[in-house]
Amino acid sequence: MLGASKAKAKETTETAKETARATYMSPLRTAKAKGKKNMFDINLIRTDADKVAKALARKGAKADIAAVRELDERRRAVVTERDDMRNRRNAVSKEVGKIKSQGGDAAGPMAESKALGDQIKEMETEIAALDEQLTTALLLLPNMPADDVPDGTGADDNKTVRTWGDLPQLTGFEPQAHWDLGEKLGILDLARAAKLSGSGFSLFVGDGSRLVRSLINWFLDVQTFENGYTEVFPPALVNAKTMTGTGQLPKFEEELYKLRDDPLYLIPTAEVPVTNIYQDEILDEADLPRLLTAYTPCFRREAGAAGRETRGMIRVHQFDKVEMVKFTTPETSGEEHEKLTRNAEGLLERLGLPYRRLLLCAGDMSMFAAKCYDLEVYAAGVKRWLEVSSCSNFTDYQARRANIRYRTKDGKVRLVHTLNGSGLAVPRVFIAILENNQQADGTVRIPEVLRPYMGGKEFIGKK
RNA sequence: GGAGGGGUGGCCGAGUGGUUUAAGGCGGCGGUCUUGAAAACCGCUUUCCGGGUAACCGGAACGGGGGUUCGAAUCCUCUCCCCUCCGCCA
Repeated sequence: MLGASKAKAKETTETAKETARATYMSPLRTAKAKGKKNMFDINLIRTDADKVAKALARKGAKADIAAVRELDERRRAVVTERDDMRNRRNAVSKEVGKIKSQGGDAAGPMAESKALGDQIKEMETEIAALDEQLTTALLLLPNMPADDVPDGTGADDNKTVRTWGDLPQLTGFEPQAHWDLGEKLGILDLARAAKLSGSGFSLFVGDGSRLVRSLINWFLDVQTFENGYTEVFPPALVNAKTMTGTGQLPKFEEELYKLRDDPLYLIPTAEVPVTNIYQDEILDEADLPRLLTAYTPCFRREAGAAGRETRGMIRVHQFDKVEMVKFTTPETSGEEHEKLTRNAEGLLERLGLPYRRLLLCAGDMSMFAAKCYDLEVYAAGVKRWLEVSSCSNFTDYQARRANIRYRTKDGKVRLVHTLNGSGLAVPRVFIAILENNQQADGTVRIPEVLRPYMGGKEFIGKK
């Protein structure tokens, strides 16, 4: 009796453990995902092609929606016919089995089944070709801009929706650019970086290196301890499927560094591996919103920007960044987008860096975003506004491509919304700190929040 | 890098060519019983594509691709991932 109940109790405990683990692990279960056209919402094209065409036109995309519709209709017709034939073949094959098990002659139905099989194979070849065309067409369609995104074709049409801080008053001396300051202080060695790798790379030295590390650590500490994000540390090399999930492939391959001997790419941002963590999975609504943050190095060929901003560290091929990523329900993504943007702004405010928030116009947004705010910080040496964060709501665009869904409380399966934003990109923040906090004697005042990370130092360059 | 073993539903686990429309168990949901609960018993339990206002109907999926066959979870082939051992290595 005692033994039995003990055994039972143990069993219950084991079961409870299993259940607990299953619940904890549930976001990591992989759903079956194959052969689907999860690129652009084909249903929207079927039901409201005009709306789609107008929205995409706002983004300046040349998209032949009519051609997509035609492909889709042909595909559906062939699929229906193929399924009917499979249905018949299944019945005939079953008949063959029945006849044979009774020792009869099944030559007739076998021949019919064979003929059906040949026709099915033909149709499948056609379907595969149609699928490929449709997939390619859909993968190249951009996301639709949200309704509150202004019209426009370029940076001039973006709207400044917020500014914070006063531009630094550097009186009595001519403010230097970071490349001069950094070199004189011995914390930035761009010449040797060029020797190692070419132009567009950086070499931080001493307090410069420590400042980079401090920024990364402080960003992560704020995101995790104060803003509720869970820190992850993902791979910097990912495969083509992952790059396709967030949208970098197939359209922007020339922007990516690709390995020669393995089918892998260097990530241009942590957004890629972090968003794809839940690729092909179904999350629970109770786990949303899911907030992740990650530090990674970022690698960009900047092929389209060759020759631009070649001086200094404004545009480089490799840089460090802390990224925020959110997975939300469709109902909350708008509100989470505002919060995420505020998370990034909070960092700039505490660093004392003046910034402005731009609402990007439809034509200036990235291909995948539905709505995007850029945060630009003012740098007194180069006398320019530098983009340090881009906070985007991708609605269900990436979720569809990466097949990231969630189960609602009443059991329905829907696509999540994904969002992300830098929090923050290191080099341009580094630039702004150097240029804005420079003193007449060439030293640089370290923002108070970073001092605990800088060994308590108040200035870079003071003995 | 070499050798071997393995990948089946939310989980565990049967299944080596045709009543598998994937056994059985666990978990979960609903119900019966009960003052309530537990137990017991009964039922349900995935995702995708196509059709339909819907109920529902048809098709697909046993890591992935290709093949053999009238018919494939099952046979062949390539590939990915996991485990064990050996080698190498931060």
